[in-house]
Amino acid sequence: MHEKERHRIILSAVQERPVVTVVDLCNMTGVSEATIRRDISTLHMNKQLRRVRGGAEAISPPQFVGIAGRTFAVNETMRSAEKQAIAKAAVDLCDDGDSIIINGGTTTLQMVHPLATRRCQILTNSFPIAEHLLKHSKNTIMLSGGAIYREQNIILSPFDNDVTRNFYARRMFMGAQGLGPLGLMEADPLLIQAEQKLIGQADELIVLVDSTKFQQRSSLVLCPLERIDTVITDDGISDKAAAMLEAADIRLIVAQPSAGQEGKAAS
Amino acid sequence: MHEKERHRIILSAVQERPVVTVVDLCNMTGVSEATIRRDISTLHMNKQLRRVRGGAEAISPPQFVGIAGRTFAVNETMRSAEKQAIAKAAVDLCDDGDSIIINGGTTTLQMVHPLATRRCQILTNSFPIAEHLLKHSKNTIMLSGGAIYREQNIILSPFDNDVTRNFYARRMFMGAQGLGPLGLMEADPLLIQAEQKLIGQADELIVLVDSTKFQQRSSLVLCPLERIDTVITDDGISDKAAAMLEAADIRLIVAQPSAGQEGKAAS
DNA sequence: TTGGTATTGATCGTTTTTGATTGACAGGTC
DNA sequence: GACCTGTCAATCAAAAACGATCAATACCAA
Repeated sequence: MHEKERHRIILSAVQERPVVTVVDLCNMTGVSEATIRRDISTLHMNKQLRRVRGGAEAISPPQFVGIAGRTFAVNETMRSAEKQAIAKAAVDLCDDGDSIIINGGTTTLQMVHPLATRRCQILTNSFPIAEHLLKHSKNTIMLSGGAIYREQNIILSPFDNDVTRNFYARRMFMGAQGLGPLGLMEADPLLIQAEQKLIGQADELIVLVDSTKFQQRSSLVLCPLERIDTVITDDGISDKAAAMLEAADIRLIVAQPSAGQEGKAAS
Repeated sequence: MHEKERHRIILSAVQERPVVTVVDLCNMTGVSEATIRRDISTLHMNKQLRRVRGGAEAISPPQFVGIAGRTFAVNETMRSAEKQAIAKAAVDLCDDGDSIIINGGTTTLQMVHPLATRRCQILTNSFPIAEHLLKHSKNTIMLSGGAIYREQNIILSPFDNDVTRNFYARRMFMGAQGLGPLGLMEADPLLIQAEQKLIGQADELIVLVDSTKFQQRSSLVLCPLERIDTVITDDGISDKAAAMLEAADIRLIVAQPSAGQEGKAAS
């Protein structure tokens, strides 16, 4: 068995279990303990895993997926003041008793805090959003079924006819990677799938994007501008972007980050 | 059992209950009290939990409200040693890579700790089970879609054709309110609905009931005895109940509450 | 082939971890 | 008060894991 082969086995094994012991790896590969130890040392130097007594563990344990997933957590802090203001403006659109859909994402996640005092019917595909609302609000929570993708923190089913097809809401809230003349852009194909399952289940599609997203471009177009009813963003939005939205007949709400929560509608 | 695995189980257990005793953790992990104490000390140093007399508690208390609803929490402490042993025996039936279904309930919830070190495909309708496994294990989690019922802590959809209809597993694990000649009994009609959606999606139906459940009678029959393949219970089971199971050709597994304490009576 | 190098497996002494034992201490019961 | 139970820290021996070393083997180029 070649060194590369062993390394691949070790890395694979380490991903699948919290820890793999040296003895386990010996049985898997059929080589001696000394060799496995050397391999682990090498991989540890290359930062491909972490060496622990008795074996090895993955470099990034599936730590706390909760309200802050891994890639989730990094995005979380970026422009959080703007995101909070945007999320608050979004919640201000809802009344008690409304049926709404909240697509998973770092911006929409911020909606959970202002939603804590509401009593709405909420359908979401985001595990953290459901978790938080369940614990800290009295809203009725509905969850789409399927596999939980840890990285994206969303729940997605490959099957078409689940609860999401039977739920109809007044409003759907979603974030996006970018927003340009071509429409809503997203980077992750998985998120596209999740979002497309929900779009069309609501009267009004409301997009939450901070103003930097108007410069972003991504490879995948989720839906054209015409599909969007309302955009909520912060006051960093350029005149050009605002004009683009106006041309597409999209209602624009600008949330003020620091001061009062009232957004002002653009003419 | 490796140190990291123990730590994972300890942290997992501590999340779910206000305090976990050293003896409990011994039963879960199968190691000595001294080792558990040393582990708790280490984790205490790392500020991953707080050490208290007799065991350990979570560093952040409010986590508890979510994983266990009100009625949930009361049931939780009752006969917990037996439930833990039963749950452990249930998990012992599973190998890494298996597809299993876990129906929500206080007994099946105990399965999350031994499952913390596994790598299975798990479909559940229980939010707490999904939440816990997501945070403390590397299992692949699939969730049934629908509304989250706070009281019962399960997710239930009124629509028939969701992800649960497309998932097929080797084993399904479920608890029950009672188990008698008529079959499996349940008190809550909602739970009946949830359970009946999942029954039939697995080769083997495994029922987890502590021995007191053989005396219980409830108003609603969930399914007849013939449908059950295996029953896991504790050593308090009566001869009569055991005979009933044997007559129905059901495999009976008796879990010993604690490993080395008093089990070997050598008659 | 030969020589050189890298890799592997085995051995041995050292270090770490574990389980069992002991005694001490606090709290409760009779 | 005596007695019991549960918890804990300290201790020690056994087991597991480790690092270093060295011989055997595989591989490669000349």
